[in-house]
Amino acid sequence: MAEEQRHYRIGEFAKLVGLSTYTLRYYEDQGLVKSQRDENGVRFYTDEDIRWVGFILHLKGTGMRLNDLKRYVRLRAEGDATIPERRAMLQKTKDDAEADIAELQMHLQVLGRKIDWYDGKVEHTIADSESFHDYLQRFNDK
Amino acid sequence: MAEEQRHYRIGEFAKLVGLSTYTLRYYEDQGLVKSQRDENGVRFYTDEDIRWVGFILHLKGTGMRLNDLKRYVRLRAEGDATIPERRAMLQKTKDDAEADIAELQMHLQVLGRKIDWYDGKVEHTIADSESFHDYLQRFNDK
DNA sequence: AAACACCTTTGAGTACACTTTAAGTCAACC
DNA sequence: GGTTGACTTAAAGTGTACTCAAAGGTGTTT
Repeated sequence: MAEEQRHYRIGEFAKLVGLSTYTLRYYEDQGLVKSQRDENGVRFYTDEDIRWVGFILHLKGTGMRLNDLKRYVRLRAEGDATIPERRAMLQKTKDDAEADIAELQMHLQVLGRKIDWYDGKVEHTIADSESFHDYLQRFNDK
Repeated sequence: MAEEQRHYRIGEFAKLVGLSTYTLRYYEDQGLVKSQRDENGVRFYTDEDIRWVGFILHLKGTGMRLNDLKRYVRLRAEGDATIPERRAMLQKTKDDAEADIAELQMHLQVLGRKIDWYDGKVEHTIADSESFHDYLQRFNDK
């Protein structure tokens, strides 16, 4: 039986989740995060909130926009009937992120070759006269 | 002997490189791209410009900011003496991008597990009562 | 009692990278 | 010879996601 009645005020909570107090209030305005209030109207958060913020940060980290995050939260509030829709959102986010990675790696390949080309120039293993464009062509030969 | 005297006006050039004419003029203001002018003062570009824009789009694609891109261009104009500095910029950009990919993949892993968890819920292979947090814990056991 | 952390609302400021508008010129097509 | 479309410039506007400031208040700690 986990007691789990630990309460965190916004300052402490902000440090725990790695966001600023500004951002936490902003997220609350936007409906992404909720908080409870003590008898003085001061916000407090629980361990469950830590996990929730952690999770939305994972979603954000994969490129999901705040607007989509809001939609996700709204769907979640509607219950299990929206699971297929939420699953689809996550799948799309995942697919998009994987496409981004693939593209990024293409760009990185060129960048890596440019670095190699610089090294070749400095070490004089690449003719001074050979342009990077010509150099790149070498890799395009079947 | 490549003649390579093909000239492109901004509209055509924009389509070739995949940028808007707005963006091309903006990049020119920012000193990232140059253009020549015909007798009427109308911009034109060459095949070399296509390659140059292609290259800066690779750099942008790896997350390099316009400000760094500007610095890179300035260094390039200073000649071969700045090659080590340019190489270092590219290396840092590459390292940063690779770190971003690694982080992204961490986030994606959680996202993938959430998708699996949804599937388990729908197929009733995961107890209705098991929270995603508890489910995630399974993967943290050595 | 001062310092501190929190509260409220509203609105402005920041950074980045475009994107569009406004007002006008110029050349080609029908 | 008029309309269309591409071009010019400088400047203002857009979207995203915060980030901070102002102004005034409450409660807890030193």
